[in-house]
Amino acid sequence: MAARSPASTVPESSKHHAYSRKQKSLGLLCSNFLSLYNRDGITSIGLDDAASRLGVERRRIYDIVNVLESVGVLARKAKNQYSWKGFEAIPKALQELKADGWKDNCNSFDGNEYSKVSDDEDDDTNGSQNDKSNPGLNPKSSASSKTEHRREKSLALLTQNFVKLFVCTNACLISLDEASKLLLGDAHNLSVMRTKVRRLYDIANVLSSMNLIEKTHTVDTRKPAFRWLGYGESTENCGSAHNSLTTESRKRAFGTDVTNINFKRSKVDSSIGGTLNSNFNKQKQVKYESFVHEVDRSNVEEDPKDGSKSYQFGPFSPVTVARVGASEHSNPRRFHDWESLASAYQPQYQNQALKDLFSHYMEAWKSWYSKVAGKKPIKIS
DNA sequence: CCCTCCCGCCACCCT
DNA sequence: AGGGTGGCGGGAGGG
Repeated sequence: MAARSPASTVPESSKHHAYSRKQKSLGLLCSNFLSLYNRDGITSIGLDDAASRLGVERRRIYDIVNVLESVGVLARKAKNQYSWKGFEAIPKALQELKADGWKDNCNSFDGNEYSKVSDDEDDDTNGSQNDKSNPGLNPKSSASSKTEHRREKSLALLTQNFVKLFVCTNACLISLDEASKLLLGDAHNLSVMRTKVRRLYDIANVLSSMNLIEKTHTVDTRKPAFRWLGYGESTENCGSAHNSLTTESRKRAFGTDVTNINFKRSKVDSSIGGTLNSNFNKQKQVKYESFVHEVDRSNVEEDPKDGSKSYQFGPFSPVTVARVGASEHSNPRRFHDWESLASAYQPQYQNQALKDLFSHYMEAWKSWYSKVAGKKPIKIS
């Protein structure tokens, strides 16, 4: 493997400083990735390019790219090539995940392990060729069980399922272990569980760098949890906490120093002078527990003029997000979608835990829905 | 000590 | 065969 890449790329002081985990986090890397590509003119992204510009190994780029693709921000174009869809694509992707979530909890025929989650929410209006395998009929579908097995445990799938948890259930807050139990089947094996939890952390880190979720902890217990922040508009006010305080405090410092270059984790640490450069502002993770309110959205008063529509993704400087947000304001329509979906599909979760959780949230949702929509709750089950 | 989660080996897919 | 992908889990940093 030859030598490590020369440190020639390091801009300032070449000395290696103390190893800091935070500076190498997936979340930060993702932020950098986003600020690097979320600008006009960007259409396609080369993984090699990204890796070198961000100063990380390819492997890390895969992690990011996989979750970004899961929420629609990116789409795979070809080997080593992704196309940038932007944050505008998130709402649609989430919508699809939502519909998807209901659907595949319906056709989970036989007692199979995990419901297969349909591929992805792929492209949109733009009808590019985009071959990929034919979605519908495919010859020996079962023969590819090998591949499918792999896919089954992919970061991408896990991400989608994780998101579905919020989106399909209207849950605002889900604790880490709740999520892991639901997503990883019942904790059969401890080590398997551990591995999966690691993945959950990975996912959560990138999702939170996009501000789709936020890390917190449950009110009662101090257990770690994730709060859904959603994509702004009509997100059922989970933490419609996109306001003053949250907005800025959550900002990550990025754009300034692009990189997670150098400083590998290692015991070798020739003394470090004082503190290292301070490009990295230490933004503390926000923790407004005051917002922590459980699912219960019964106190929603259907605020009509909320300023949430002006929400912008990520802590990016407004200039770079130019047209973002201008394209979507499909506010009310999702209600009917929900109604029809709800009555059309009877959600059937495999494991009891998921079922319980679901019905619990469903109750809350129904009352909320009836209030907001001004009609009697639809009957489910 | 336990929780987070970075790192990179190496099994798997594609060409 | 060769290179791109990405599961996986050891083990180190952080609280």
